[in-house]
Amino acid sequence: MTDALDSLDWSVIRALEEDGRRPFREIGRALGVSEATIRARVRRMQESGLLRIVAFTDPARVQSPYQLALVVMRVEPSRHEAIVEALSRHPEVSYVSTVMGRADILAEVLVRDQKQLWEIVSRKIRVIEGVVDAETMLIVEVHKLRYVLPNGEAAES
Amino acid sequence: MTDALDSLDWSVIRALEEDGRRPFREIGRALGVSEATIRARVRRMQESGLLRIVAFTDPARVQSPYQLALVVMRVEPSRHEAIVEALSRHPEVSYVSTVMGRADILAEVLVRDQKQLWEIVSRKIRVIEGVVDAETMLIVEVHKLRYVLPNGEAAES
DNA sequence: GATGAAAAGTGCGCACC
DNA sequence: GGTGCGCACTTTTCATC
Repeated sequence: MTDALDSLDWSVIRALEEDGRRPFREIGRALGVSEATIRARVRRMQESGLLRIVAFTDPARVQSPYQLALVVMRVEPSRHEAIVEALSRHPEVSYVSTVMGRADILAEVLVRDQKQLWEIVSRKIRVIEGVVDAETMLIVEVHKLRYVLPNGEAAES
Repeated sequence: MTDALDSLDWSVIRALEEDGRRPFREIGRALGVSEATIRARVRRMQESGLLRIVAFTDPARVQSPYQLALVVMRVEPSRHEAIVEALSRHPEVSYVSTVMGRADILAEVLVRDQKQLWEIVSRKIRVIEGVVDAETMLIVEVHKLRYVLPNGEAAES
């Protein structure tokens, strides 16, 4: 399913990385192809899940106060998948990944305050069956965050 | 500069979280206001840096092979800011945050393969002056990733 | 700030290559 | 896959409230 991207695809991606609402016609003009071609490329990439065009907000400006935390977890291997699913179901959990190293699973939690953080971590996460250990780090400030890939120019905040 | 967002702003954000290219006119119709109002709201939020509408790609589909890793770092307090800056300058470093807990700084690295990962971690990160300890976890799979806030419905992948 | 109206520009489907 | 065309719709500007 990983169709190879040609240079036109990459050019389109880079254009939309800068401005997700840039008109297809304008992109086509800049790249010397028709608008229908741009539209078809974008649709194909979107349908394959490769490309997404969405709005997102800056937590620091939108929600105040707010609290981000990373929960570093050790789990029983046999319960790994079930725990991933349980974590993912929580709306307060904004990120879940499987890792190798000191931990087995990483989970990021986004909540209003430390009281809610405690409730989520202690009453929702640590009680999941198979969770051996869960260590929390408070995220004080996010300095760099890139939403795109090294191949293209990065959109950072 | 953190202008309070009213319910109309939130409705607009939620609409654009689902589809960043949804016509303002359509959003206006759905919310019972004029299209010009929607555009004015979006422009204001974009100019303040609160809202961004961009395309992003799924690393797993776009770059193969690729390797993500989280580097959990202890640093000398007096060198904290300098280290954050040094990390942020590297294009392979996709995320940098200051945390409280077991670690002082978290850094995510996005590279092609494990050889490049080793080069970045050992030759670029661990050698930065003031880095006391750096522990690497290989990110095997990202199960959940939300780019937006708890207030609205989440856009997940 | 919000609105409606006119002009310019865009998205979309389609027939064709 | 790519393209050009036609039409409906959207964006943009601006005068108005």
